[in-house]
Amino acid sequence: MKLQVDEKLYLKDPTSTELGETIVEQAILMLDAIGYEAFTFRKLAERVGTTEPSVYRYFRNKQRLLLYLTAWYWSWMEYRLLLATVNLVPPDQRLRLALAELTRPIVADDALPRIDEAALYRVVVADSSKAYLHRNVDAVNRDGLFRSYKRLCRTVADMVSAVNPAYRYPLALVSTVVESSHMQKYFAEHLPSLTEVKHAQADASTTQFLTEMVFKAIAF
Amino acid sequence: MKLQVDEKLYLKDPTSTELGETIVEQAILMLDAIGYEAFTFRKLAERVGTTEPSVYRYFRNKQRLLLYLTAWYWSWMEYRLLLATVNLVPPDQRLRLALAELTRPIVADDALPRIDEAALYRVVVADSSKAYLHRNVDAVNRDGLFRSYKRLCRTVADMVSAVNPAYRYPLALVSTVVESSHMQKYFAEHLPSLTEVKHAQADASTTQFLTEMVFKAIAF
DNA sequence: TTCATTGCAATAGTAATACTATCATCCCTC
DNA sequence: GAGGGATGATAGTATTACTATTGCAATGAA
Repeated sequence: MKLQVDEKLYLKDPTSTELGETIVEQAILMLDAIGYEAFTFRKLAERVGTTEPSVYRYFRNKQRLLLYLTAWYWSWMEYRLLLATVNLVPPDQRLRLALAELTRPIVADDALPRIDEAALYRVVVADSSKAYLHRNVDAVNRDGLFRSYKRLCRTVADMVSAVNPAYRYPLALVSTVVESSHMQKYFAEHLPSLTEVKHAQADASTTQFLTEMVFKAIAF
Repeated sequence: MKLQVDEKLYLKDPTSTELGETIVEQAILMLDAIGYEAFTFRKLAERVGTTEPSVYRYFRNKQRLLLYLTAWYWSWMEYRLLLATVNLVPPDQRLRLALAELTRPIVADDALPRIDEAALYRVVVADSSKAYLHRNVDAVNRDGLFRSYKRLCRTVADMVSAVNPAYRYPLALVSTVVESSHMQKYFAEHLPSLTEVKHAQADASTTQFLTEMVFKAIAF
């Protein structure tokens, strides 16, 4: 299995060479280990056993690398989400399943052996917002680099509209849910006085909190 | 009027000297103008007409300066929120007003002539999450530097509980609303396909979307 | 009047970061 | 065995995020 990501996310397709695959694989582990701020291409190169310029040959800079990883993540999420809800007709059940998938995302995928999905998920939770909370959002957006995120939100928003076509804020609700699911898990771990979600059962209670919120919000 | 902020947020109280006040005043304008990533103490010093070491005498680093500004903002918000809801007995009306205050925050305060509140608000929207989405969250939290944010959330969560004591996620709901209100405005401006909120009327429709969401979520 | 304190400026310097340029080498393919 | 893509090696630049030290001027107390 191979996921499509926009060509503009990289200078040279990392899936086209062994070194490229290793760079992505190790970048995930390293971002998870030390965080986006401390992460540098020099350290990554050292870890991979290559040189800084070689890493730069694949990615223009670390923001682009982060964008690549998050775009990949959202594409993978949408794929899983569609897989989970295909063949399911009742709109409310489809939505319920989609929300469960969205808010309970740490599952390893054996079809993708080089990607540590759990680590990538933690990176997405902690750092994905840094990809757009940046002065160059508009330029990055013009290049279409948020397309997979938008597509995912639209897919789920359409499920919301299928349940209640009269609801006026499907996209706002979905983007709120996606970001909140990250936030609640982050808060549960680091700032527990900001949420009732408990670190130990963060996944289950986040899903419950947000599913309940969505269905009440769009109830007739 | 003067707002209290935790002493650990600064090395030397910026309100104690003219230079300190100017540093804070100009830091807000500069962060608003060029963003957190491009912002440096050297540039700030240049703008203020002082030197880098002089800025460092007030703030340990730029994260601490950001923390100082956001803590100040949350304290100011809580003050306004309490002012707006005092003398108001019906719990649901109190909550409604509090949400309106939380999600429609760009109002200048003449009692604070050196602070450009609108600029500070834009900084909070774009950058406040960077103060906690950082590897040192736990250390920063141990120092109590998120206290004003937590206090604000608790205050509003208590209003939620006053309306419906049985609701299980008041804190999670409030933190979701606070962060979402920023996000929706940011998306409305930069990633409009992620929300129905329109840039032109971002404040009004964000308030409407979130108020409706909260009241439905906590309805009996 | 003196003396100490504070408030601030000035200068200098370090380690790290975020890149870029150039050139050699290796391996595969035609 | 020539050419080309992939990588490695080396080197270098501008900027950032700090820190150290020194000195001077204004203020206020003894």
